[in-house]
Amino acid sequence: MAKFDLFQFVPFRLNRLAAEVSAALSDEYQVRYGLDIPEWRVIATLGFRDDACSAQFISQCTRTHKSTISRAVTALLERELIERVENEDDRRAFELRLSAKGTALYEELIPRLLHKERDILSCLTAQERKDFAAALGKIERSLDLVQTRHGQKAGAY
Amino acid sequence: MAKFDLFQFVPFRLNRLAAEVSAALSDEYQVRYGLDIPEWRVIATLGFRDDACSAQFISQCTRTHKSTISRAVTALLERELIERVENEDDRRAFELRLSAKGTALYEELIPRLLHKERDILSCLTAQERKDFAAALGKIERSLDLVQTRHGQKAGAY
DNA sequence: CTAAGATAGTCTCATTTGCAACCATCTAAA
DNA sequence: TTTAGATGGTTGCAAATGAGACTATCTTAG
Repeated sequence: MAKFDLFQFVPFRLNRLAAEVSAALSDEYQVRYGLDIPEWRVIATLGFRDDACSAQFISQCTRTHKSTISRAVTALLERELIERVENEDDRRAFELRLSAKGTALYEELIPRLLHKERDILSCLTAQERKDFAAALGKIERSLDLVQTRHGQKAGAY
Repeated sequence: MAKFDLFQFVPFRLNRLAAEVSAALSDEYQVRYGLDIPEWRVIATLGFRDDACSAQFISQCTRTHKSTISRAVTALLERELIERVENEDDRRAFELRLSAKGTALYEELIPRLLHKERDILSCLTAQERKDFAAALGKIERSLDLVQTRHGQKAGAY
């Protein structure tokens, strides 16, 4: 039988690495700002988009279950980090956007996270980083993992 | 402020990719063999090692909490997929190994998982795969993530 | 030898999260 | 228009998991 080495097995390595990297970042958003991962994802998505978007949209592009997003949205509303207005066209849906307070947090947090990311990737050369990102992109696309506009796939975001 | 793109942010991408890849594999060990992730990790570690090892060791090298491993071990013992014998030198510890039944399952499962892994990575060229694995290795080492023998780090496994 | 601290493993508890039922609203078709 | 099905979002519930207390055992210092 083919010799199997768990520690060479990419799915296992991805899991372990993702967990470790998340833990390394959580100091920034968890300890410092009291955000958990889903909350951070909501903030990040809203901060990145100029226009408001729905919970559904956040759920789809972050690949996070809608109930998890719903809970995160509720918590962020209570902390007044985001705002929610009814959608006139569809009264089931809401438009979400960062509040002034949320925007301030976002702009404070982002540089810290980018710095951490740079730290983590600093063991690679510039070319290696580029290749690594490209490989991630290829795998993502082949798994149909790249979300773009409201639930559709492919295309530049 | 530096423009931030969640979808270019490596920690986020790793999380999402790891989750997706795990889901893709779970059909094999979850649906087909009724193993959850921690159980599969125990099986994989025991199958890979020729000699018996402790729960502690499995916990350390898979980076899985000892209580999680403990539960997985209990479940696998009940299903008689693994065996446990007292360690003569240290009566707190147990030596774990695959049973005949467990070995059979292992040898059936491994080719399926390797096949899945190959599928997932088939979007990369051979060279890209090699570079990708090398980059993973560098990041793992820089995060001090490479476990080797009983709790020690570094060195070839 | 004894006591203090470390370590292996189990167990309880709290948290997190996915699933699925549910409500309200929208869309499409008869 | 009425009705069936789809969709956005919320919530109750159950499964999974990490933290940490706990027991038993081992190790080391005095």
